[in-house]
Amino acid sequence: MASKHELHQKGLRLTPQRELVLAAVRSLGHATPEEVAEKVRATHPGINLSTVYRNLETLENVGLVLHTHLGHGGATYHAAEELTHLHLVCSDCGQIGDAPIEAAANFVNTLSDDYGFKTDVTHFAIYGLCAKCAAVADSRK
Amino acid sequence: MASKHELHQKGLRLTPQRELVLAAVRSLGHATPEEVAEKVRATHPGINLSTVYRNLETLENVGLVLHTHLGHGGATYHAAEELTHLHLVCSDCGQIGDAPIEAAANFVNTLSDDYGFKTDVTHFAIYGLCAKCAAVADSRK
DNA sequence: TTAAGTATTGCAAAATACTTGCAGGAAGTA
DNA sequence: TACTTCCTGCAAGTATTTTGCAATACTTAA
Repeated sequence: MASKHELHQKGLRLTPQRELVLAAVRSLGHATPEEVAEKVRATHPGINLSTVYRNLETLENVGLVLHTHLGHGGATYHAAEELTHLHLVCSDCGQIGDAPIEAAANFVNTLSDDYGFKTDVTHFAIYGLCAKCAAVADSRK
Repeated sequence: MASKHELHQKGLRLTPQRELVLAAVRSLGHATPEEVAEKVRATHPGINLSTVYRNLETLENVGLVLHTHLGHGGATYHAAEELTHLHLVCSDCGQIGDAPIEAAANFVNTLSDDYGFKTDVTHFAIYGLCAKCAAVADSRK
């Protein structure tokens, strides 16, 4: 039945909290569990942080969301269908830029051909200096 | 004076704890703060964990050690002179493989040319499936 | 060699980020 | 409607890292 809710299709119960968590992840682009909770609380103030954590994990298990490591400790979550870019994290200003996955295609092929390693380039951030900060650093030399 | 201890050259006091932390990082290759503490305690049982954390930070500030994010939350520390390889972390078995930095040279150049982004490829792990786990995954299809 | 100044250490408590046990309540099923 | 099981909220717990503070050890200079 095509009208079945996507959460039902995955074998999950459809609860307001779960729908809100998924909607929050989709609208935020990328977000920490704390940010997701904040977003959800805008419309459902009582939601518990542990419910957010549990739902993020559940939604990840069924493939609706994914997480990426952008730095420090915490993971950030994305809607699965939106994870189509690399994250360029600036070590100076902290800005998170995007680049298409294709920019890494050769790199991925090299690792596959030479080491048999099948890379998921979106799972970790690409770390370095953004153009702006690199320019500032250059001008100080 | 060429005989000055490397820690003195960096403007740091030479304490047994500090030397031991640096030596531990160098001998371990890559290690979490906890592992460094364990190693140091082999010869200096009383050392405090917070001393390890503070020294890792201090040594990083002066450029003698660096940290890398290999997954989950914790950072792992390397001697600065040893950080000459990529870390290929397997999402299945957790194994940490190495690849020379040169394997990423094209990728780094692409990001630099197209986005002005100056990448430090060693700071985050490269995530994916190692050859062994990829083979197992393939055979299950 | 000693004294003074200050970086560094150990300890305990605190902060952060995330996880877990449990009992009540809600969603799905017949 | 009644039943079963999943999910939620709450509170407590865990793991990891940080911080304040007093005591101690390293350096420099006399």
